[in-house]
Amino acid sequence: MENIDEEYRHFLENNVFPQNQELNSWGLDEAFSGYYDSSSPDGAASSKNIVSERNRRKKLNERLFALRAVVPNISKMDKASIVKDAIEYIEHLQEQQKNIEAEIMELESGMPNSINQNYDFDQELPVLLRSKKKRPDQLYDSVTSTNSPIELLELRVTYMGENTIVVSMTCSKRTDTMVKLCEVFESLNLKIITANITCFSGKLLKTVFIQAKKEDKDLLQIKIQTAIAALNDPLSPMSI
Amino acid sequence: MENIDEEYRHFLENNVFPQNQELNSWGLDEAFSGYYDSSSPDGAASSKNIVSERNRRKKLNERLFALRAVVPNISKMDKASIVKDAIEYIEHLQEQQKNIEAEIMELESGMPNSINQNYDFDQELPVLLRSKKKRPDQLYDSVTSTNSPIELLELRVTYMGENTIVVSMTCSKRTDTMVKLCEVFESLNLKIITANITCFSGKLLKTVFIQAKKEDKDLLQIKIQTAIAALNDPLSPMSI
DNA sequence: CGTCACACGTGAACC
DNA sequence: TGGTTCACGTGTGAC
Repeated sequence: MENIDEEYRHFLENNVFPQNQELNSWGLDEAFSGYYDSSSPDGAASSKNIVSERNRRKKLNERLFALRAVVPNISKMDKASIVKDAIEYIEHLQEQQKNIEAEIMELESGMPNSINQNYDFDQELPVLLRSKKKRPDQLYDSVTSTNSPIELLELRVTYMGENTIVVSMTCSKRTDTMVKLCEVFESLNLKIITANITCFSGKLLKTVFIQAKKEDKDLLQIKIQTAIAALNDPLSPMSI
Repeated sequence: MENIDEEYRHFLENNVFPQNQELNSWGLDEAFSGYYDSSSPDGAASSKNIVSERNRRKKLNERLFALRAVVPNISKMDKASIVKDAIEYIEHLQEQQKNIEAEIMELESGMPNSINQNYDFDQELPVLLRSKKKRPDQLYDSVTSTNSPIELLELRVTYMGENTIVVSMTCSKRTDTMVKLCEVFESLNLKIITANITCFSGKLLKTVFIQAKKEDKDLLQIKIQTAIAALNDPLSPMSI
């Protein structure tokens, strides 16, 4: 009774799951069909449970995959790490939102706090936010001090219709960030319709129009994130 | 909502810890009890793998539980649903943050500008991707650094007053042209105020605002041309 | 009765 | 070379 399962299992492993571990770590497998069991209701009493269970697993993996697509800073591809990064990112967003709201209050309350630009030789921090010195508990955006990694502040990938996907991303302006950003996109071999990089006040905004299909949106985002992460740190950071 | 207790009741029955603490579902057993089958006749068999696997599962469940804790509105207690709600929440936060940031910009610059409200109401997006399995043959291609020189079509360097020099240049769009162009400007160690690259219809237009004095204009232009020429052909000291 | 969601042990694959 | 991570099938309890 077991050898049937063994056969089927090896079939799945060898056919559906030959993937290399980078990019798309766990199987978005699909297209299992045709296998059918019509005998021995007691022995193969599963036969419906196992496919259901398989679907459940696949659904959770898809969701987890999509979760990773939404979180900009990903450290590792582990399931646990993905959830961990998502938690940190949510906390970071919540705190940042509070700060921003406080700042909006402050701005609205009427101080004509004009722009006092003092050009120092050092990195110019953006005029808005991030000047708050909170507790050092949240070390979200103080990533590992390799030479100068790309600090991805935002990444949006949206389908625009007409087989056009727009990638819009914001980074901190650091040395060689522009070069690295261009390298990332050059390495992906995309069909770039038009591209644009703008640098202002310590930030760097890049917009790329890419010819691609709608269903490639999430995969494209993952590719970009993976390329940036790989460029930032070829080794893998810590995990608990 | 009340069936939460019923939901995780069966987790507690297996995973130790008579915790009276509320809201601690999913067997967050901190108690380490490495007991397994003591009567296993097969000797080692797994013995270490199964406890490791158990820890891995526990860790993922903890993280998933923590993820649920930071997402305010959770519909169901399913693992998949938790991840789904987290994704929606993150997207919501991102969009909200973007709007708020735009508002801050608007408030700061003093220019009353219309807010483009973009209400995105995707109630259920299964985020399925790669429904078809394609042959990932040409994936993971190397960068193939094809050595294509920068074809400079135009270069204008003008002094704008206020110690600002504007560089505007046009090139043909080739592979790695963007990267090389960025590299050129990074290598010159200029005080770049703001920069912009736009790519359209086979051409590439770059505009850079540089903080420099009026008398540096010509020297700057020479430097840019020299750098491009040197990058195109490192051997010959190129003509202008 | 079936369905759903879960934890579990296990073999395999990758460092 | 283990240590990790994963998918898989199965048993179980709740609805």
